[in-house]
Amino acid sequence: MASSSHCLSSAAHRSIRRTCVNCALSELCVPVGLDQQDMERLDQLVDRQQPLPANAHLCRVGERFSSLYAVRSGCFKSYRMDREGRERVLAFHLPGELMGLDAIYPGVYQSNIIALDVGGVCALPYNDLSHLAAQIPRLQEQIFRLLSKDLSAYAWLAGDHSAEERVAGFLLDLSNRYRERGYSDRAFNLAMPRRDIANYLRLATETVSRVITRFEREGLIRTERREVQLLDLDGLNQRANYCLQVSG
Amino acid sequence: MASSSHCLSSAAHRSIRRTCVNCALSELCVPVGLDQQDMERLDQLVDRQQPLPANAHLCRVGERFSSLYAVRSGCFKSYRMDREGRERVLAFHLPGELMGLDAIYPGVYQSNIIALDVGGVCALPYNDLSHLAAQIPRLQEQIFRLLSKDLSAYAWLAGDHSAEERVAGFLLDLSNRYRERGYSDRAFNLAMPRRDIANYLRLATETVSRVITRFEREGLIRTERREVQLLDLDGLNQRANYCLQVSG
DNA sequence: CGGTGAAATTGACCTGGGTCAAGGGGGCGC
DNA sequence: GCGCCCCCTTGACCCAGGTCAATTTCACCG
Repeated sequence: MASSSHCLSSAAHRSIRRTCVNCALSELCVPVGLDQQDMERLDQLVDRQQPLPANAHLCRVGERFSSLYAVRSGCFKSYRMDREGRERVLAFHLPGELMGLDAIYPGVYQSNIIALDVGGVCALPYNDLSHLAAQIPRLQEQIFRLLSKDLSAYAWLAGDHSAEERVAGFLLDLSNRYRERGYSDRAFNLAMPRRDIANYLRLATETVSRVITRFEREGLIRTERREVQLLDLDGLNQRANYCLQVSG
Repeated sequence: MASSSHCLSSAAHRSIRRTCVNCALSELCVPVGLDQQDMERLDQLVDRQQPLPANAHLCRVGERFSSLYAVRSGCFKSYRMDREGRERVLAFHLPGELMGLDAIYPGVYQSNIIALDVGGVCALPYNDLSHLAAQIPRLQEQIFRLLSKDLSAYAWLAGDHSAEERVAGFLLDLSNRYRERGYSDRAFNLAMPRRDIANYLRLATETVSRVITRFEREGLIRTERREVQLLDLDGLNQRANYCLQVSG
């Protein structure tokens, strides 16, 4: 560990301070729709943490809940262990997304959250945040909306979809989320190994691999290890069999 | 349909007005922990609706979101249809629970909600509620917590559990929720047919029936049509294989 | 009190996807 | 550059749970 005073002083010397105001993700993250003045109030409570190396844990099940975390860069995975010690992936988190929302109710983290590659987060101390939310209606509203959005995501995951529907739905979900972030929705690379995708979709790794191969043979997608191209979005949508698309 | 003016006048003649203050469910519902003064402010925005007959819809997918609904009596079911027109049950709602939370994000109801038997609800106009929440920190906090709690419920449903784990988990979940409401956690009756239970658990009706029969043979439970007795809670917990119990 | 229809159970059989096992690569440290 | 290890893919087989069909039970109703 480097001495903290050294870290602090080097951070202080940077000419451009990282703030919500100049953060490219502010339109996705908590401060959506806030004016500059409110953003500055939010800024003051945000704790911009040191980048985490790949496979480092941000928090673990059972730890006292203190902060929500916003992804600044990289990709994170939240998961639990079942009684037999098997991992259960609950979600992947892209930049601009808020993690730890399920810990609010019990006051204790309900998931382990781990960085899939090197990644940065902003910690939002929950007490301060909810206090501020009471003063800034748009902030309160945004937190309600983010919680509600997660409900819909879980509702999809909880549906009884076939393996094809799951894999197609997963790819389309990522595609949508990358588009929202200004990246290509047709070509992106998967931050996570097949094993994690399979676990998240409640399938075996082999099944995911087989479905991907099938989609490739049928010209729906093209893959090269973690690189994915979606060649036929309509075709994938057919396979995903969504019953309801949530409008932006 | 009876004329509404007649209904209104008969309601007005009641000597004891229904309010949150005298509602037995106030410790479960939104006003948990509010003082009398705040409860009265909440009272003013609550719209206590006429009881719904069995199988009547409270709201439907795609309708503009305006209110959250709190269950006052009876049992409700929320569900969607998939593209092939098959029903997908998402949740059952007992008295004191809040429905419609997943509609906040998109501003449009995401589920159909139907009364399983005759049931009453309070409508909470969302705009008024969130406005009030900004003024009453404990109310805001409670809404955050209720949303967060639903996340955990969906996370369980989304796990890949065996049929036995699902049925055991379902019975224990109901048991806990009945206990919280002051009813017996050992003997209760199911408001919903097996078909709905099976659909909710993403199983076939026949599978639910078989698992229930097995649990009965093994002395874990006793059933008589919709009546259920849980004879061995520990045994059921074994079968449910929870990885994490959410504390109160 | 018998008739009717939905709900529940039970049995026989089938299949989607899990499990087990055996290769291929590709990245990375030495 | 070489070897090691992990990731991914593919094939063969199996089983939990779905599907189909028959039967029983009960609530309701004339």
